[in-house]
Amino acid sequence: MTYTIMDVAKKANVSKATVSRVLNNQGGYSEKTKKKVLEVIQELEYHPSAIARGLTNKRTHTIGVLVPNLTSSLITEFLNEIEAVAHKVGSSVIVCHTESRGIKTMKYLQLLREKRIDGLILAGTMFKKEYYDYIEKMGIPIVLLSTYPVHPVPYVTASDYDAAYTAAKYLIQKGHNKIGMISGNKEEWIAGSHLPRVEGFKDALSDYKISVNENHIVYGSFSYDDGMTGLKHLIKQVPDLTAIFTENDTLGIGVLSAAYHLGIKVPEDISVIGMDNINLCEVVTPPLTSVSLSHSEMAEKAANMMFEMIESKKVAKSCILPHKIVERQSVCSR
Amino acid sequence: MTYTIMDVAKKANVSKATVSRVLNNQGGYSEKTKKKVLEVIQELEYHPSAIARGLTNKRTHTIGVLVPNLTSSLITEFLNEIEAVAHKVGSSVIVCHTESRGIKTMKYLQLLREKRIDGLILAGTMFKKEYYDYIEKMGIPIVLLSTYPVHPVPYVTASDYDAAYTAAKYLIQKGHNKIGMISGNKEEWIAGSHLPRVEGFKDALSDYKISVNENHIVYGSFSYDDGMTGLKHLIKQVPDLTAIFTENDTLGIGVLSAAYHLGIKVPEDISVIGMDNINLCEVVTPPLTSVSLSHSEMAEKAANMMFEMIESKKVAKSCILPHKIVERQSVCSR
DNA sequence: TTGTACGCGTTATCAT
DNA sequence: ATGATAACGCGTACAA
Repeated sequence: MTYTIMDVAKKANVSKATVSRVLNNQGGYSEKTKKKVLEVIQELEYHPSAIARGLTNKRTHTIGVLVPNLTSSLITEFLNEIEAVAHKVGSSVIVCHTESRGIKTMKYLQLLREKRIDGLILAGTMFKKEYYDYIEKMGIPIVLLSTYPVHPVPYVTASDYDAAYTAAKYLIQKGHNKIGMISGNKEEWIAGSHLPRVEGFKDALSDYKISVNENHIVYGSFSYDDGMTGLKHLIKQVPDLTAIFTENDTLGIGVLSAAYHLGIKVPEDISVIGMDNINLCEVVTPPLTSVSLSHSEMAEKAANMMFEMIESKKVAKSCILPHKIVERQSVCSR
Repeated sequence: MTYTIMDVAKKANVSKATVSRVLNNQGGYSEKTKKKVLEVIQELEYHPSAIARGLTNKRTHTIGVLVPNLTSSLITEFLNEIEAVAHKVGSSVIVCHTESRGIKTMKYLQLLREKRIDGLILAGTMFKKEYYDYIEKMGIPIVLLSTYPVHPVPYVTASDYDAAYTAAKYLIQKGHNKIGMISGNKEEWIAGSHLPRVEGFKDALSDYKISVNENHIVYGSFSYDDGMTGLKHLIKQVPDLTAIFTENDTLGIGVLSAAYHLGIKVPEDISVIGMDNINLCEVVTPPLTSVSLSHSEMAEKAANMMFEMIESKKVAKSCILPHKIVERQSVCSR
């Protein structure tokens, strides 16, 4: 049995208005009635309905988080942080797995709109105009997390360009000059869109007068397998290759695995540096050197921004977080 | 601007009842008015409020999923499947990260109760009496996913006991007779509760007349680190050890990593078999042999059970899914 | 086929 | 300090 505020009111011999006041600590009642009301609440195990409350309040204390997958440790790291912040402020999060598919994303946006969520975080997704327009109409705050801000909304991210530049520069300074890259943005590459990590990589190489052309770059998706096939393609295309920068750690770990099977020694034969610094880096053999983009801080920051925006109804200021190289044992000097 | 059903009704020159009927395909209106209403809905971009609807319907089309963490690939696999099923039936899922802490769990249960969720899935959590009692009172369907059913509610799981037995038997049949185990249930072990995987392991060994005592088993938590320290302890306690069964793959991967650092060859010096068959098994070096518990099937099944229960208002029948060994390269014969 | 009126469980605004 | 009452947005039994 689930009781209503009216049940409590009757049993406590007060009006439901008074019960509501006690419930929300609004004052305007005697200590005695407060005590009585609380007693009855205890006795009846009364639990106010967030649904009814949401109807009048126009606040559901629920946010949506759109993610392209639920298996990458990067995304789950995001989810982890966002959930923590949300729970701290008494909100809950609805996970929306878009599978990077526009249709499913739009369907989710519609669902979230009907559910009257307070705000929305887009994590690691492509931010299509279609989404932007729709969210604009929803009239709720949105924050982009590690998502390229092609439309004017608050975001928190790292500079992919800078981080890739740093990674390439690191390899160069270790004495490498035949360097390949494995990128994960096949579709976007085909679509000819802007690929910051690829750009950063290329620019670093040309800034240091090292030859680089499209042969040095392999485009795939983001999985281990792509890392594995990526390595095979790369050593074919660039025979005297000594180092590889992979767009993310998953690809890098795939490279490690393929190298093992091919009898290629890392880092003696080929050095590998990844990006994102996921937990796994420490565990694989050899431990993977990686560029850390402080993802957990990003996610926490994004979540906090979200709730500030909900609270204040002002748009927050975007920010770009720093990155740093975490040295392990997959890179050596030449 | 967000319109209400009344706005639509006025603009279409009908009553809101009619709009509601059209909205829910209930029939009882002319084609002409249907068309008119749909036009206005389009024009106004009207989106019905799931909140208001939930108030009368007593259905929120939202379920809660309680998980002990968000980083293990096992749990995110669960989440992945559950989300997929939920989305298919038009529901959304609220993720509740309990951190295995009773207080946070209870707080979440209260939150979910106020949000009037339709049902609850407990995944990979310990199912305390406190939770059971509370959920009982909530009066909503619950399904246990890979959670030991210490209280009478529907569940779907694998037989941990059998799977552990199979793993140990596999090692024995490969000729091993000095076998250790690394368990992850430190607290539960201390609490003296039932540990099916440990039991299965022990029973297999004694059934095959192989000596086993508490020295052969190391208890820790579920992290890589525990796997690493576990190996160190084990080789100290059982000097002529030739094989290890780890309660899950994460621990197994930790063992692999520690072995690498200690100069122990896997599988030549020590064979390792894990459990859960997570994706990583294929990627680590050497690829980890593991007992697959068909987790994704479990999660899908659990989710389907959940929505059937919500629909039918009957309790579903529990089920235990089969397991199988996935052979890779971390175990060799003696 | 369509409309009226009430209920769902809260909060907020007046009164008292 | 407390109560009555009107929203909030939707579904629905009942009436027309």
